[in-house]
Amino acid sequence: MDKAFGQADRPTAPAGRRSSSSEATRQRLLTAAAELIAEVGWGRVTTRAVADRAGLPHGAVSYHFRGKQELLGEAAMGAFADAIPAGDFASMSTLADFMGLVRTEIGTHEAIDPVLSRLMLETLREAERDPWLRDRMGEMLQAYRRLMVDLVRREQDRGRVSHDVSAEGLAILLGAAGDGLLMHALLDPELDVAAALDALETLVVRSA
Amino acid sequence: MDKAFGQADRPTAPAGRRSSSSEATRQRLLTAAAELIAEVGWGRVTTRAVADRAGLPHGAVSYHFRGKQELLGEAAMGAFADAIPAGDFASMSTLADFMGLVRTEIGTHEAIDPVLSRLMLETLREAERDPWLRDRMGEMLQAYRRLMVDLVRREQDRGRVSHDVSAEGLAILLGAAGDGLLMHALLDPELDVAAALDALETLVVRSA
Amino acid sequence: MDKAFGQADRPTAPAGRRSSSSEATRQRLLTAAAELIAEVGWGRVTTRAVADRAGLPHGAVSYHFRGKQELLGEAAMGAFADAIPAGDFASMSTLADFMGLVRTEIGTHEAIDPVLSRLMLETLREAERDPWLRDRMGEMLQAYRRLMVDLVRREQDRGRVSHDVSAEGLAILLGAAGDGLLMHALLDPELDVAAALDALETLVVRSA
Amino acid sequence: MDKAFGQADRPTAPAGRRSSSSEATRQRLLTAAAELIAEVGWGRVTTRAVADRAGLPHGAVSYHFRGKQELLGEAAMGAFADAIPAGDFASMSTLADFMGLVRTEIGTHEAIDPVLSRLMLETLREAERDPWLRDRMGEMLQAYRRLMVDLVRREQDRGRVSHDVSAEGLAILLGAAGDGLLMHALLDPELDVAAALDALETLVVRSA
DNA sequence: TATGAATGAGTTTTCATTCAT
DNA sequence: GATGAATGAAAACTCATTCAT
Repeated sequence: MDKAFGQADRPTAPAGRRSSSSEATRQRLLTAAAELIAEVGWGRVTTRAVADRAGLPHGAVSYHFRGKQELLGEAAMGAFADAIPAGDFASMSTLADFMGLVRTEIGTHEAIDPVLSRLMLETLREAERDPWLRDRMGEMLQAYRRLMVDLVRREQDRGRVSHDVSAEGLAILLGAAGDGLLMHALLDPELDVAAALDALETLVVRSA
Repeated sequence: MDKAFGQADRPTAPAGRRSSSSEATRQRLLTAAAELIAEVGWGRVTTRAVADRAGLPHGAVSYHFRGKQELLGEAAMGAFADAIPAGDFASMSTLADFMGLVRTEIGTHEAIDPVLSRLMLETLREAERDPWLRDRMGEMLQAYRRLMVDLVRREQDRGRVSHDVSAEGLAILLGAAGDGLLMHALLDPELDVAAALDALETLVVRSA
Repeated sequence: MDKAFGQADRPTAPAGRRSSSSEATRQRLLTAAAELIAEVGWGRVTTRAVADRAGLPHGAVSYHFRGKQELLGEAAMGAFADAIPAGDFASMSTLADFMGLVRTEIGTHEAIDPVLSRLMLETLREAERDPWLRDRMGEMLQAYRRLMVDLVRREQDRGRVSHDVSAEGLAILLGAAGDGLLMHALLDPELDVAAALDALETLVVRSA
Repeated sequence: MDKAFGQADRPTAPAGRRSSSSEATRQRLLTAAAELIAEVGWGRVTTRAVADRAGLPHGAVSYHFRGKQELLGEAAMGAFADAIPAGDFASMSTLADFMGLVRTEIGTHEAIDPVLSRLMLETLREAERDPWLRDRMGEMLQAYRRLMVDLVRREQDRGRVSHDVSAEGLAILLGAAGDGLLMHALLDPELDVAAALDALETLVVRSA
């Protein structure tokens, strides 16, 4: 099964200059793919469904991408790349921002971005089996963690977070707690995420 | 694929008295299925692969189970049911126990149970799309959370955890952080889980 | 192209005891495949066409064979294995027999066996690119050549063939000339094969 | 595939005056096509592979040729037309020349022309199914045979070949033996072609 | 009770050809 | 003249499920 699966490199298509019309077609496929990963799960996405949703003939998929795994991989990573500068956690500069971000994402995630949360969790799982994806996700998570470390350090310097905890450890914890809450909340919409975040804030942010 | 997917009820097999040899065959299939879910992911498990791993004829699968989804569902839930009384988090009675549990699970998860961590994450994702599984997982997580609430309350009464945080919120947070750390650690074996847990302990457990 | 092509070994299916009904189904597919190779050429045979001709559903092909190349390979080698003991060149004991054999095969090949001649040529060409097939065909041709060497030696001992030619060389020549004539005759039905064989006989068989 | 297959006539492209740059492009495609037929076999050549090897855009193929079959057909026949005057068998004037030619072609075929031998065999097989190709190959083989007949007659007049064999028959035999040896030798590089040719020479050429 | 042969819907991928630019 | 994006038919292969034995 899946011989041609974890083949190390994934050249991500010629990547040379592409005509704008071709590029637009590619984008429609990528967007459709990202949506479908979020909706039905990575393993149940079919190339035909992607083409249908994009309003394109089926052959378009193989014309623009080397195969299904390349399409889905680029779709996921592209969606993350688009989301990050678009604001989301790029704008975090205080821990309160982080809390607010998670609160919003989870509490009303359907309103914000129907795609991104589920896409992230699906991709995290898939990445364990796809080396190319694992590398990309690894880099992304590391970048995110570095951002969190800086944020924690700033808060510690301001005296709002105790120096007793290591910034690195807390950054890892916050990132993991965020994704974990996301995952549990998606499964159980009744889950009192707010209470969990209140608890987290109480513990992390010094009242004084 | 998966026509009989979100079919509400799932009668969980004939359930009548089964001969012990039949029961043994069922068990071998369930064990094989649980292993494969963990290894290749829920969506890539095939009934043939399960039968092969169990060393049984292919027909045995449809003979003992209504279909693939029932087999996998029972396999996953059964594995969890086996694991819980087997010790794991049944024995938690202090927060330190919880910390120790997570530490062990993540730090040396391959040594403890190669199957359970991945199986849990796979099943959490799948459960969002399979009502029967969602209900079961929901119950399980709730039970787990109740256990955690009790644990937190005990620690608060002992004065080892501040009364400033709600026990419910902290329980949710701890559960989510555990799964989140598990997920991140599986993706990046270099991740400094210990630092994150140290941070968590520092924040939660009152030094005095 | 064709990564999974020249993969060295080809275990030719489990090969264990198969039920007689299964074996019959396999045989129908093999026969249909052999016919189609002869008719349309190795490269243009499709698994669907094979199944259709065998009067079986398309899935039968993948159920009974690992893939197209295994099906065609077994079909070809099986057809040769069936033909050899069936008489054809197994009964050769004099050079005149060989001449007669070639004469019959080529002159009226449609009447004798519509499949075998073309199948042989198609398989000879394909074998250059498929290691498993190459090995099998190599063995077969070698066996055939050994048979021819014995035959030539016998004729030399009887004084009907000159000792001036090496038996090995003549055996190779006769085999090659036979296949070459076959190939040319298939392309040009007007070709005077009889004249060529007369010439060969005159040269090889001592008049005295 | 190959709807327009046995369509009788094949107008061989516009044929009008072509610019020299266009002609050069055509030639590059033809050369690439001939190489690929020899390498992967007629049925596995794709138009894209031809364009890639020629270093030309994919559209160039349909621009310069009516379709794949026309491209491959012209490529093959063109390669033969180029090879013949280039020396090969144009220079034969004695039987020894013929022997020498076959010996060289087979013995060291990679060194002489990696393309031509395989291309010839591939085209001989394909020609049975493509009327246009069959006609062309028929003409070519006939011309070749006429040349051989003349050669044999000359040798007979010189007394080096017996008058007991018909020149026509021997010519057909020699041609077929040559192609047959080529085919067997390509499959089995160990084949003792020299011994076969020695035998042939001994039989055909009168020692005295 | 148990097996494994059979089936056919559905998946990914290939590719010659068409056609807009 | 040239190009390469687009298309859809057809290919091989997968696999859960059904069913005869």
